[in-house]
Amino acid sequence: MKNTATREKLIETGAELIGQHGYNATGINAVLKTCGVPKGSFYHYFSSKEEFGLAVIDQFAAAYDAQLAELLEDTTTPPLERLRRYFAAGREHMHSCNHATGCLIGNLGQELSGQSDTFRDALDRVFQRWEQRLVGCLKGAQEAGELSAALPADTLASFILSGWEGAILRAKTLKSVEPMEQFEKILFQQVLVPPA
Amino acid sequence: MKNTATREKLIETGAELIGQHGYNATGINAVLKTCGVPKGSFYHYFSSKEEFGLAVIDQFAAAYDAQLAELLEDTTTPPLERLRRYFAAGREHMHSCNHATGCLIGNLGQELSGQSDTFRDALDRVFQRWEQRLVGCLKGAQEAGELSAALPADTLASFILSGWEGAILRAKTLKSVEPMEQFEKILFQQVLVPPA
DNA sequence: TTAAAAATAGACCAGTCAGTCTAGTATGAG
DNA sequence: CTCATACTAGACTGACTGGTCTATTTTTAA
Repeated sequence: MKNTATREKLIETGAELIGQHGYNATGINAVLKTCGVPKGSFYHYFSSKEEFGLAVIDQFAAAYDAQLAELLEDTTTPPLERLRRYFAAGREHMHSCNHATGCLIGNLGQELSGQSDTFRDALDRVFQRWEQRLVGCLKGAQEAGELSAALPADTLASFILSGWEGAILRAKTLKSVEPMEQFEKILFQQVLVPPA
Repeated sequence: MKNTATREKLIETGAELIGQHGYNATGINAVLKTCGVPKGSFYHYFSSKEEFGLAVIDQFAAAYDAQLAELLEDTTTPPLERLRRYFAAGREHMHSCNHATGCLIGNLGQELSGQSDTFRDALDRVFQRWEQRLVGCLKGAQEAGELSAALPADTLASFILSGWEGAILRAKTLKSVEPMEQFEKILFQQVLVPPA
C-alpha cells in the first residue's frame, strides 16, 4: 500500500525544524511531537537520523531546483531580469522567515560539512546543480548581448553563488536584508555589465 | 590569585572544538577531557555553556581583529595589496585546517543567530568591526587613487565581507579553495577597479 | 600562623538523545 | 477466511547532556 503520506509529513516537518534550529539541535522526538507521528513509524521509514537528514536535503533540493529552473529559464523574460527576480524572491523569503532561517542548504553546509563526508557530498551536489542553473542563465545573457562575454560564465556563477550565500548569512546575523541588497547592487553595477 | 591560565586553556580548547564541530555539537565534557580540566573549574570560571561560548567568541574576535588591523593598516603596503594579502592569508588558513573549520564567526553566525539573540548580537558586532576595518582600507585605496571613488566604501565593504564569507562556506563544502580564488579574481577584475 | 578566598576535583543529578523492542492494527493478495 | 506485509504505537534503554553539589587543596593577605 506504500503509505508515503507519513513519510512526507516527517520530511516536511524535519525541513522546517532543521531550517529553524539546525540539524544537531533538532531532535527526532521534537519532529515526531510536532507532526504527531509515533517513533515506530519514523524508524519504519528511516534507518537513522542521518538517513532522515539526507532525505530532507534531497526533498528540499528537488523542490528548490524546480523553482530555480522556473525562474531562471523563463524565456519570456531577459536573462539578467530573471536573475533579479531570483534575488527578489530570496529577499522576500528572508523577510517571511523573520531573517531566521535563510538558506537550508547553506546552513547545513556550514554545520555539517566538517562533521560528515556523506552530508558534505550531498550538499555540494546541490550547490553544483544550483551553480549550473546560474551558468545557463549567464550564458543566455551573454548570447543575448546583455552581458560581456569576457568573463567565463562558470567563474561568474561561482562568484554569484558565494556572494549570495554570504549575503544571506550576513542578513541572518544582522536581521536585515540590507547585505542582500548591497550585494545585488554592486553585482549588477560592476560585474554583470554589458559588453564594452 | 586570579589564575587565568586555566580559563585561557578552556577558551582555547573551546575555540578549537567549536570551530571543528560547531557549538551545539561540542559538549562541555569533551572540552574538559581535551584540556584536562575538571568540571569544578569550568563552572568556577563560567556560569553556563552560553557564557563560555560568548567568551570564546570575544577572545577569537579580539585576536582576529588584531591580525586584521596588522594586515589592513600596514602603511608600508598599498591598500589593495593589503587586501590581497588578507585573502591569501584566508586561503592559507583554509588549507591548514583541511577545509574543515573555515571561519569561526561565520560558522557560529549560521548556527546560532536563529537560536539566541545574545549570540546573534555578539556575532554581528564582530562582523561590523570587521567591516569597518575593510572600510578603512578601501577609503585608503580611494585616497591613494587605486580605487574609484564612485562606489561608497561601506557598500563595498559589505559586499566584500558577504562574498568572502560565502566563498569560505563553498570552500568547506567543496573541500577546495577554488571558490575563494574565483571570488578574489572577479572582485579585483570588476569591482575594485581604478578611477575611470 | 591563620583564616578567608580562589581554585581544583569529580561524583552525582535530572533530562534528553538516538535508537531498540515488542505488541498491535490495518491492508491487500490468494 | 487466512496469512503476510506494511504500518502504527509507545514504553524502554544506555549513553550522554548541561549543570549542581560537597569536599579538598592551594594561594593570598593579615
